[in-house]
Formats: sequence, structure tokens, C-alpha cells
Amino acid sequence: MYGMEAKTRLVESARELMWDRGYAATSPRAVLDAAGVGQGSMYHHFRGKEDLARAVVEGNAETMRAQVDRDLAGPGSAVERLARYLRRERDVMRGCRFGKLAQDPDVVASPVLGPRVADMFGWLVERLEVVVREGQAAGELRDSLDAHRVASAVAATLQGGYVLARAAGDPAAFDSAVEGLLGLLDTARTTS
Amino acid sequence: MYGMEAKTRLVESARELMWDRGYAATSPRAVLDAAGVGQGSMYHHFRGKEDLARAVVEGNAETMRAQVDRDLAGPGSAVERLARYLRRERDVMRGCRFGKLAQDPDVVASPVLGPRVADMFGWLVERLEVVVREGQAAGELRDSLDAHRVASAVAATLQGGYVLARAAGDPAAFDSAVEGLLGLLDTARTTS
DNA sequence: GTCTATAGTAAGATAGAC
DNA sequence: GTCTATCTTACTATAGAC
Repeated sequence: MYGMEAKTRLVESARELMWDRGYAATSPRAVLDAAGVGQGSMYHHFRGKEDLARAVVEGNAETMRAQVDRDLAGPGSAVERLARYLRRERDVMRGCRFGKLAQDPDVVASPVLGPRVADMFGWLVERLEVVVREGQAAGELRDSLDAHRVASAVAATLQGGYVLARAAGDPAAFDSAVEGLLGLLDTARTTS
Repeated sequence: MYGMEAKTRLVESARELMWDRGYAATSPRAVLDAAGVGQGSMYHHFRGKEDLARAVVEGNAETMRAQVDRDLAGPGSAVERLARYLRRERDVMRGCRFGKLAQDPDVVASPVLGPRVADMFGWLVERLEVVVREGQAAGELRDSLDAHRVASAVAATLQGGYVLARAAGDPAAFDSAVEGLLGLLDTARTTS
């Protein structure tokens, strides 16, 4: 963290703290201490807390889109690709960087942060929907299923899995939810 | 709110504020203003913010257990009862009173609040699991399904549905997720 | 029981030196 | 560009009068 310039260190420190504590609970003071820079440095590079968070969110969005694309656009059938996405190794107890923000009233109310979180989830569900449709076109998944709704259920199970895991204090709760959904998805295949 | 004694007004005010803002973001100051009482009154009836939250959570737990039992223990097949639970009218944009707490680091870290939230979700998943097993015993749901995992997926979809709705700023995202799961549950029925 | 006054700490941001 | 000092406001809690 100390081999970078101050601006980069600020964003990286904020990224870690926001992942753990969310937006509202991440104070500029804590970010500065973690980055090892003074306050003046932050207010030189950013307009304030919200602007720093914007930089964090933009970086996270790029990373997440790339990860999702890797899982969903790779080889395999539709269900195999959904399974690869759902079962990807995750830092379950830290939660989803975006799901955490969506729960924060300050984020949703922010004109700069709110739309970015909304866009991320809108994109994700659309992306999942495409995979479901491909599965239907290939005759793998039943045509009777509503692709958008199934995609929404997949995204929701993931987000809810994080909630259950944090509530239980046990990552296994996340795995149970994911495997439960995959079990149901398996019954929705035309081939068996 | 003003027809009750101060202690009751404090709990009710805190309940509303915590539903909207969560635990950490709900200040005693805001609760006192909403309840229309002074600070001394609160510190007479409660040991502090955490103790007041405990009273709120205990009341919420009772309410939620009663609601879930009404939905799941009533008449109908297993899938019908799960659908009644999932489709029950909800204040989607306000979210789940317990899911919100599970996401709050201060709550999870609290020895008095954390276990209460954990117990609530543990009880819920167990309760859903019983319904799935009943469906299997009745020959309605496939025996190949893991009841615990399916129950976890149901609970997770609900919690994740709230996340998607808040991110999108649209309750319809919640409905899509719920209907997506119900669509998958329908394919898991042995009868059609 | 309920109130106001006040304490001590931390939040988020600004000013101005270097 | 980066620093420290300072400002204003809010938080959670305590003290002590009524």
C-alpha cells in the first residue's frame, strides 16, 4: 500500500474499508489513517467522502463486470455457466461490495453513488438473463420459464446468501442457498 | 404514538427508525425526538442504545414468527404454502427488519443483538425446511431435493429480493426474484 | 419518571503553512 | 501535493434539578 502514490493509496484503503463497513460507516479519518496520508491530501485529490467513494465504486464495477463475464461467457452449457458463477470462490463473510452499498440509505440517496449501484445490478440481471435464454434456445432449459425472473432469482439467491451467512456467522449458509438454487435449476432442465 | 407511556413510545419510535436506517445509523437523539421525550427518560428505562435495540428486536422477532407461522402452517400443499409466504404483501422498499440488521457490523458484533438475529434466521430456515419435507412426504416435491438447501434458497431469494429492489429503486425487482424461484419450484413438483 | 445541561469523542470539511 | 490546525456539528452517555 505504501509503494503507490497518495491518490492510489487513498482509493485502495477506502475500497477495503468500504467492503468491510459499507459507505456510511467508513469515515475519511479511518481512510486517511489506513492510507497513511494527511487530510489535505485527500481533499486535494477528491471533492470529499462521496467523491472518493465514487472512485471506489467505479473500480469495483470494472472488476465485477470482468469477473462475471469470465464466468458466464466461458465454455459450458447454460446451467454449467450459471453454476460456475454461483460457485465461484468468494469472500462470503465480507459480502458483496455492491450488495452492501445497496443496503446503505446514504448510498441509495446519493445522486452520484445510487445510479452506479443500480446500473451494476441492472447489468448483472440482464447478463444472467442472456444465459438463461441461451439455455432455452439450446433446448437445455424449459421454455416455460421466464428468463428475466429466473435471472432475478439467481442474483437474489446470491445476495440473500450473503445475508444468511452474516446472520449465522457461518459461510456454510451461503453455500446451502446456492446449492439449493442449483438443485432447483437442475429440475428445470429438459435433459437429465 | 402520544397515547402511550414514554417507554412504549421509545420502543415504537426506535422500531420505525431502525427499520428505515438500521441500527448503527439510528441515533438515540433521533429516537428521542420522534418519541417526544427527553434523554433522561430513555436512560431511565434502558441501559443505552443497545438495550433499546434489544427491546425492538425482541418485539420484531415475536411478530415475524407469528407471521411466518400463519403463512406456512395454514392450509394448502407445500408449494402453495411457500408461495403464500413468498407472495405475502410486504413493504419491499423498507426491506426486512432482520435482514437489515444482519448486514450491520455493529449488530453482528454485539453479544446481545447478534445472537438474536442469528436465531431468527436459523428458526426461519428450519421452519421452511419442515414444509419442504412435508411436500416430499406427500409426494408433491421430488425426494432428490435437499430440503435444507431448498429452504435456504427460499430464505435467500427473499433477502436478496430486497437487495435488488433497493438497488433498482423498484419493488418489481423483488417480485421478479420471488416469481423466478416459484417458477423453478414448480418444475420440482412431481405432479403438474 | 422525566427533564435540561453538559461531558467527551468523532464525524466531515476548510484554512493556510510548507 | 501534502501537511497540521481548526471549525462546526452530531454522537452516546452522565449529572443533577424538578
